[in-house]
Amino acid sequence: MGKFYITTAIDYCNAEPHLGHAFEKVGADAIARYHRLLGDDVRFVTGTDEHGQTVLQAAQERGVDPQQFVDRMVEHFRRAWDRLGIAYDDFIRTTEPRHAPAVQALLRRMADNGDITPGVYEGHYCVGCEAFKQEKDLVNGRCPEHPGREVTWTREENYFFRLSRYRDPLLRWLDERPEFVEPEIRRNEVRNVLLEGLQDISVSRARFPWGIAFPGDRDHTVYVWFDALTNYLSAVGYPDERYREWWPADLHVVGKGITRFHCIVWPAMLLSAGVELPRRVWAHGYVTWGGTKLSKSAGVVITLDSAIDRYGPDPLRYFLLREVPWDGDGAFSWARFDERYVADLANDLGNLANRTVNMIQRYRHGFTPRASADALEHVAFEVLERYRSAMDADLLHEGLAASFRLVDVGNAFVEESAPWNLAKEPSHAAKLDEVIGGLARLLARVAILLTPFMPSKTQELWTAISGREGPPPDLGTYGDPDVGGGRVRVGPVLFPKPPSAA
RNA sequence: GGCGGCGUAGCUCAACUGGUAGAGCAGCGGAGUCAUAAUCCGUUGGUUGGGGGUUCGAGUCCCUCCGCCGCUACCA
Repeated sequence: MGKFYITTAIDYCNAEPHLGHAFEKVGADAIARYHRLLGDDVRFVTGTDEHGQTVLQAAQERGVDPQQFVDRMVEHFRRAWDRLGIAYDDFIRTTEPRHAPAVQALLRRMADNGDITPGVYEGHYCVGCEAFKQEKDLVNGRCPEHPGREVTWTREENYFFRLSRYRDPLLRWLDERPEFVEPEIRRNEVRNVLLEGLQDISVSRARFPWGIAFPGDRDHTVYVWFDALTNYLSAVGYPDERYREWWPADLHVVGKGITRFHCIVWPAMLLSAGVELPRRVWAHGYVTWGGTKLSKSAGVVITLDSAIDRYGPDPLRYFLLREVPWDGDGAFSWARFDERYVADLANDLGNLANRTVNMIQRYRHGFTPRASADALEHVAFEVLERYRSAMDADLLHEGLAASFRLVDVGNAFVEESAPWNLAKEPSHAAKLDEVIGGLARLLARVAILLTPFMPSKTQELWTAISGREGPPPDLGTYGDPDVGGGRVRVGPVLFPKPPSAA
């Protein structure tokens, strides 16, 4: 199988992670795990973006130096991802020693190519914020943060990247490889921006201390975007040649809000530096809350920890990826979360597992019968096909929907075959083996399919029905899952229902 | 303002190039007992945002109105 290098956006750590951050990590993790399930050699990288104005400000507000501040902040992210079972292979921080050399090397290559030139950046400047402001950021011509002060029109000498050069090459690239930007709506947006034309973009900041030293000019630091984007390379060892072991990235998972940086600026940087382009960028949508995007302000309304605490990490992973389409926005609400947890996880899946294990315990002294091809084979392969085509297209919510069809079929199958009646007649022993053995096979398949989404619960499920420790086997075993012969584990139910729903 | 998207049953969403409006959840009725009062079967429910047009026929195409939303580059 092939290699698969997948990244998420690195999070800007000026505040604690919220559901929106979690959605991206959980989705990327599911994709990474799916590829592991396929047998691919996967490298999954996430991390934090720790330089820049806003971080510095946040640190100053708390009266600590920025490095101390990010050191503390990054632990919140790591802890959150650990809680959620995000199985990253590497966690890159832009303040790590390994990162700056990559940024500087990349910029030198770009400069060697004649794409870095001195220039003047002009704009509104708010002294209170010590930051440039866009026209759209101003309210009545003043900075909303410091309405008592005039914004001034400021010029700053800094370095520019000749982004405009790359309009045509990027357009061509996009037209030849439509999969480069997905979903399609984002591709169209990127295409529009390109058609409108590109301006050169500044890549340095003068007199700004919290950043990477600009190569060749001690008075400048690297503009944060150039710093941050390069993490995808530094994480795999660039500029050392060993970066080629993983590069080019197979998939950058980012939020739709930063599409252009990843689909225009970043590839242009790489073209300039003579580095291969990533194969695909996926711009996911947002988790909304009451109709608005979840952001730092809305993060107060619902904390990530409270969402995890509700039912544990796996149900949250399930809910986010089932309810928020991977190619669009979707809403989070407690009511909806509860509904899906109870209906899908507790009633349908959890109860099917529970009743199956109980029947094996009761009718077969706890030993899972071996069954071969059974009545459910046909639909199992139908589901596999739908699952694979959804997952290969990164449509995670559809992959989940496909998987749960197996659960529905399983429950219907129990009713039709009524094992409790078969158990009354010794002459039906073979038939009974076939039925509950078939159910065990079906649940094993469900465990396999759902592994990317609920890594911990699927392991419990697999162990419960097969008696075997460890995670479910990979997709290659789907055709003939090895569940027979083991002793089932009759333990606590997989998804206990909250008292309120019981 | 410009470009783009959306508005389908109470809720979340389907419906390929126009051809008898579907699913899941919730609700209601029944069956059943292996199971987390779970499950299974059946069923109520929509003038597809409003109006007009093209067509034998439109949720699906065109026009218009109303209401949401996205992009419109140096914020990570």
